[in-house]
Amino acid sequence: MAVRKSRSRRIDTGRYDAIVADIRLRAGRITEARSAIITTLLGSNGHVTAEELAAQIHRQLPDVHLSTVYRTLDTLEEIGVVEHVHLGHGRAVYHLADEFHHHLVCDNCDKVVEVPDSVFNDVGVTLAATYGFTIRPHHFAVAGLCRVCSARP
Amino acid sequence: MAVRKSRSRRIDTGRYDAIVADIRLRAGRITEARSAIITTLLGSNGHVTAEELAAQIHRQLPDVHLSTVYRTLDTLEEIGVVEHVHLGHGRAVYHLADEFHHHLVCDNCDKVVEVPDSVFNDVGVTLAATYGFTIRPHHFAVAGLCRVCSARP
DNA sequence: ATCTTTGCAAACTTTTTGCACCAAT
DNA sequence: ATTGGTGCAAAAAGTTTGCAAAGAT
Repeated sequence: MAVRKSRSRRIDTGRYDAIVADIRLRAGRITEARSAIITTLLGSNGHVTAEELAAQIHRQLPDVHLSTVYRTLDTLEEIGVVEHVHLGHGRAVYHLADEFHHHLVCDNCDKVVEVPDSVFNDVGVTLAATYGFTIRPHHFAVAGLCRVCSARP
Repeated sequence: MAVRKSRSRRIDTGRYDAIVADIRLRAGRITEARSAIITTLLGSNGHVTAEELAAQIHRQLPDVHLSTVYRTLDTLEEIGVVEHVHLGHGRAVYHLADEFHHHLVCDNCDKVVEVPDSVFNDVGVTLAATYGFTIRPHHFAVAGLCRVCSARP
């Protein structure tokens, strides 16, 4: 796997290039802001809010505006490169659309647990059969209590 | 079941009285606004947003403020009379805490399907066993596509 | 040269909060 | 007479939008 040293973090050049190519092909131009957003997304493995992303980027490019981050994330979502999940109340987090998983969020401590798609297969089948409803629990997290908070409420 | 004609809707006097008694006992005073909120909740069987509730109430009491509706719903939730569910993005809906069910919301047409608790029993057990996570899907709806929107995307 | 994309400020939506006043007990 | 509840206005949080200017192609 091709990896290059970029600033202080190792970035997967191959994936970066693939995303850039995808944008050029289907979503317009590559700008400094967009480039930084992709790099930061690749560097921060996991889930980030738009604001966290902006804060990271501001260390190098202080003028990249939060609204640009939102717009770029929208664009990347349109071409299927990123996805966002609502963990609860206000917060939405973004991540690369590589691995499909669902999110469990602790009502109490906000901890996020990632679980594989397959866990919801059976309910999915039941709900489809009984109600004709196709669940897509990607977009909204499932709430509950994590191991620690389950133990002592 | 004791039912009385109140304005134009039949209200379950027994439940109304029970809630009022509960408030007097555990959550303070009965005011015109609170009384109207309870009556309206009882009258609108199903899920209502705070704003819908306020709009209904305004037909009789135009001065009841939206913030009072929110505060009263909070109070009622604290004593377990009301629950609220986030159906998605901004909207939260409130309902009386009598029947436990979960909510499936269509990503596409916003239709809400109510399903019994039991549907999630098996995933619940699996997730508890595997991740120690106790799901409580009451508070946030599960997203997906309803029968109609599943058919033609 | 064109026409996207950006930065900024301002709007937006839903809910919360501070405060002086009113009203239920 | 208390003091809890209310109306109002304003804040808060997260996201979107209109616009003129900057920049990628």
